Formats: sequence, structure tokens, C-alpha cells
Amino acid sequence: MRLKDLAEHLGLSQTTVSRALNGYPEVNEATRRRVAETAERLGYRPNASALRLATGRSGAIGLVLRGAHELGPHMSEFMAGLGSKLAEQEMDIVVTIVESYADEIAAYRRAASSQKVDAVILHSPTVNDERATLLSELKIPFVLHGRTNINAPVAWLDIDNTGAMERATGHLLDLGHRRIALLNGVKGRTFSEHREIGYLAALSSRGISFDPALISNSLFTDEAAFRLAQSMLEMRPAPTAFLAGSMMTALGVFRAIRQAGLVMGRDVSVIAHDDVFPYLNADNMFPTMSTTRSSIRQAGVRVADLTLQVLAGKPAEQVRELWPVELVLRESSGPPPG
Amino acid sequence: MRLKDLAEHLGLSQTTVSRALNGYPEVNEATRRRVAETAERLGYRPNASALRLATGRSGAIGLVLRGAHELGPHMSEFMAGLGSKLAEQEMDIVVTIVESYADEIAAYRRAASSQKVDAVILHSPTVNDERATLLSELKIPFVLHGRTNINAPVAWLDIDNTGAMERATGHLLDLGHRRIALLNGVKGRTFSEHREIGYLAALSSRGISFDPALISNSLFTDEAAFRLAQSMLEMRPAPTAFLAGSMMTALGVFRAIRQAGLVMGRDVSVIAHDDVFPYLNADNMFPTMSTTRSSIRQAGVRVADLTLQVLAGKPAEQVRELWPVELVLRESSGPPPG
DNA sequence: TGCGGCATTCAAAGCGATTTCAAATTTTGA
DNA sequence: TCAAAATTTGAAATCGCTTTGAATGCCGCA
Repeated sequence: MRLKDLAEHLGLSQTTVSRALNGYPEVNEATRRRVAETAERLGYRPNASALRLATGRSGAIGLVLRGAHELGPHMSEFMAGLGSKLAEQEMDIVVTIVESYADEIAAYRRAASSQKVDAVILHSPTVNDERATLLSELKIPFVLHGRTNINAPVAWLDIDNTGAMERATGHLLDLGHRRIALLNGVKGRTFSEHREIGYLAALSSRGISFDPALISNSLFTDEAAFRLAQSMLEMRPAPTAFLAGSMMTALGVFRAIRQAGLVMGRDVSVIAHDDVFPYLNADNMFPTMSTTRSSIRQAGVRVADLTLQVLAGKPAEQVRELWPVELVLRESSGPPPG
Repeated sequence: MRLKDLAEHLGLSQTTVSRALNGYPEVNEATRRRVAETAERLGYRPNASALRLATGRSGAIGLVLRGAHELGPHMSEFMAGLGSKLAEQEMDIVVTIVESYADEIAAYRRAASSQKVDAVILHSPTVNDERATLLSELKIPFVLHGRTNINAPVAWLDIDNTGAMERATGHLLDLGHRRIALLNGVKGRTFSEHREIGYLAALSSRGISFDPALISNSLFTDEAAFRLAQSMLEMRPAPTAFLAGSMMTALGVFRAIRQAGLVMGRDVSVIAHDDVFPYLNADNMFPTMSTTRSSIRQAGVRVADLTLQVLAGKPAEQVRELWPVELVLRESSGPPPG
């Protein structure tokens, strides 16, 4: 069923039918109703490719992911938020999986020249993210989930990682902890750097020196966290508290603590960053987990909003949001033993 | 940079340039090289919408997800596999997030009439899945991840859930367990039914009666599993073994066992189904987890393959694959106490 | 020399929508 | 009552590509 068929069926021109369906004013109300009713009854839908070619808009936003590590639980939560908002505008997400960084760059170039998507979401940026630079050079509208320092206006939404870590660390210090381990994300990512800055700020504001051996950088997997926590617990003096970068990390730390014959919340405190996974709830852990909490799904919803604003023409430099992070204290953190 | 511009730049017609780039035979080798080189140098890429309109192919496959529960860790692993294969063909995944079942149906209808995607992947089917029926009526090529019973040929790939559960249950029975709890997926899904069938088959083949109170159905979340396992452990006699539907489920069971003051692998055995998450490894749990193991990411890769075959014209009834499931015994399972 | 055959190239017709510009019809106002 | 204005409709151009069908030039062979 093409527009042409529908028009013939109605005894009208394509022009009029198109206008009727798209809500243009210059069409008789009776005609419009008749068109709408018939289109509905016949199940007419404009051909997506034709519509895109004619309008120049693709009705989709792009997400380029490096398969192995990036399409994990964080990304899927983020996508869930993103998609739920985009669905309201009948837009969808075009996911491109790439192997390498080079492929990722190529994917963006291709996206630009093939006009496959109207905008792109960029995530997990590095401190000076070349992809962001590339996207602005290519003039592809994009919104960054996170922050980066580049010489171009960037629309972004980020959470206050620095503030979150500063408060969590400060809280532990105030409880009397002196050796606090930071299981941070991979080096070079802005959020990792920000978290480290917050951590260091809390220490230095209380005049406490820091031990580089207590800071580690890794992926947020249960396994990596277990190994790191285990080896840190063998240090003498051992850390009395851990800051875990994600809930997966917390699971690994938890395991290491148990295996060392210690009890979380009594012998060792843990505060984890919680991106609010529906299937892994800090409140339902045992003991319940103290967290710095910020919903990544909500962030996805909002990033979708911002993307729509950017597409509507709002200048990138006016699109920036920094979200506060809650510190939620539960059983896994307390004063150090002794 | 349009084809027209490129053609003018080269002093050739659009026809020749198009043919040169698309590898048609009737073009001079020297010309082809010149075209290819210039296109590369100028960074020409065909406009995706125009190409799609002209060829009738959209270069994308669709995935419709109900936001909240479906876009979880399982789906993201599956997508990672799917996408890595599709990327080789420069195809991408169009993700549509919907709220309700009605929205999902509408999304398929829209996909059909707008020709937004070349094919669709259907997942987590029910025993008689109406969506599958709809898709075959709409004549949208699709591949099912899982199985369903409908009156139409369906291309599918599934794992042998029945066999897996039968073996796992049989193994526990042979170790001497008599009260084995099954924490199954939600009722109505084919995989849940298959697992229950396998479970029951193992019991009945050994002449052991089954207690319906030991079977539960829920989402695969840590929280639901915890609650269910907890209440089962309060039964008298309590189950001495658990079959956990996923690694998330296993985490909840693990927690319930601990909270009851019991030790996993000694007082209570657990065998979990493992979809092989890179961030949550059965080998790295404490104790290490016995599992029925089948990589969901690999399944994604293969489903992509099958989809391409279907698009190439292979009849759906010839596309069906049943994958065996490994039983991997580790520390979390052993003979019952006493 | 003339002609069929081959290798190349091109002009133009789609693909299915939107949109410009013009035409037809109805309403309005003096 | 009639011209002007407003309303409503339509023909045709356009978006950027592929593909059909025709044309061009060159070669070898009788």
C-alpha cells in the first residue's frame, strides 16, 4: 500500500492525502477525516526509506558500541531509558557494533556521510575525547553522556562523580577509616578521573595522606574486583573500607571479603556506586549495601530529551546538565573495627 | 557529496560511477580504479535513505523490546553477538522500545508497512506465540530465538533446555538429593516449560514423586530468587538442592542460603544456568558455581547468521537449530548432607 | 568496405514519499 | 453583482540512488 494507491482509492491526489495525513492546515476538515479514516482502515504507513529521503530526516539516533565490554548491563539500562523516550517520538535506536577503536571512528564517518541517523549518543568519554572532536568536525549532532574537554561546544549530561566520591570518602573518613581503597573504572575515562579527584579531595581536605597502592583501575566486573580486593586485603595494614565503582564490582569485593574470613559492614566497610539495576538491588543485598546512587536509566531518558532539543536547533553549548548523586547509607558501611 | 557530484567530478555519468562502485562487470577496469580511488579520496558514501529506497532493502534488522524487563543483561549479551555478526555485512540493529504488549504488536505492524527493517528477531517466545503468528501473516522475515508452536513455518534457534534440566536434575538425584527446588523463569515462556519438562522427566525416570511447592516461576532477578529461596528453605523438610534459572537467580539463592546460616556446596547444592556473562563468571564465584552452560552471545552470532540466510531466501522450515547445553560441575553442588 | 559483436558509457525511468507552485473553487465584501 | 481574497486541490519537481534500455566507439573478419 503506497501513498499513490491510497490516493487513487480515495480519488484524491497524493499531495492532498499527504497533507491530510501530516496535519497541514490547507485541507478541508471533511477530507482530512475521510483520508485519515481510510488510511487507518487500510493500514497505510508511509515507507520509511522514501520518507527519509524526502524529508532528509532519518528518524533514528545512533549508538556505536564496542561489542565485548561496552554492551553490558550499564549500557542496556541506559538504552532502556533512551529508547523509552525516543519511542514517544516514534524514533528508534540504531545500534552498530564494532570491534576496534578504528572501526568505531569509521562507523561515525559512515554515519555522517550516509546520513543513517539524525544524531549520535556518545558515552564513556575520555578526558579529551577524539570521537567528540570528530563528531563536531563532521557536524553530526550529538549528545555526550559524560564530559570531555575539547575545543568545541558539546551538549552533555553527566552525574557528579567527583562530588559523590568526595562525600562517600569523607563519610568513611569521618567514621574513622584511614585506609580506604578505591576500585575505580579504567584509566583515562572522565568519570574515573572525576572519581579519583573526589576521593583525593576528601583525603586532602582532612589532611590525610594517600597511598597510591589503594587506588586501582579496572573494568567493572565481578572478577577483576575480586582479584584486586583480594590482593589489597593482603596488604599490611589492610584497607578497612572499599569504594566500589559499580554493583558488579561490589559483588567481587564482597566475595573477597568473605573469602578472607571477614564480615562486610563490621570488619570492612563498602560503599558502592549504584546505577540502579532492576535485577540487582542494593537494598536486597546481605548485608544491605551503602551506595552512591544515580539511575542510569533516568539518565538515558534525559539524554534522549536533550538529543531531541539539539535536533530542534538548541545550541550545544546551552545543553549541559550535571546531576547530583545521592549517598545512601545502609549496613555495609560503618566505623572501622577496634 | 552526492553520487551526482562525484560523477561530475569524474566527468562520468552516475550510471557508470554507480556500477563501478558496486562491482558490476560492464565497466572498464581503469575506469573502475579511477572511480574507486576518487570516491575514497573524497570520502563519498551513498546516502543510506536513497539507497534503501532504490534497492528496497533497509540494511537493518529489528528488535522490539519491552523496556523494563527485557533489556536486561541477557538481551545485551545476545545483542552483542547479533551485532558483531551483522556488522560484517554493514547491517545494523534497530531497537524499538515499547511499553506494553499492545505497543509491541503495533511496532511489528509498523515495521511491516513502513519497511523499516529487512527482518526481525523474536525472542522469549511463549508456547503459542501470537507475535510469531502475526509476523508470518505480515510476511516479515523473522528468526525466533527460542521455540513456539504455531501453524506456520518458523526459523528458529534454541538451546536444549529440557535436556539441560534433565541432566542437572538427574545428576543431583544420583548424588542422593530428593528435594530439589526449581527456580524457573516466568510461566508461559517456552524455555520455562521446557525446563520444567526436563526437571519432571528426571524425577519420573527415577520414580521419584515431585512436590509442586518446589517449583517457582519468576523473573530472573536476584531479589525474586532471594525471596523464593528463603521461603523454600523454611519448608520442612527443606530442599537440599536448587536449580537456579540464571546467574542472577543464583546470586539470590546464594544470599538466602547464607542468611539461613547454611553453606553452599555443603549443606545445600546449587546448579545455575549460565548464559556466560563476561562480568559474572561461574568459575570465579565463591564457591565456584556448577552450571548448565550455553553462551547467549554465541547464540546471537548464530541467529544473525540464520537471519541472513532467511533473507537470502532459505525457506524458514529449513532453518532450525537446537544447541546442546554443557553441564559443568564445580564446587556449589555435591551430595546432600548427612 | 561494411557489418556484426563486444566493451563501455549514458540518458532517463523508476523507488515512494514531501513540497513548490499553480489552478480551481468557494467566500467575502463593496 | 462581480472582483478580490481565501480555501481547497492537484501536477510536477525533488530527494539520491539503482537499473533498464539505448547509444557510442572500436575491433576483427568476410
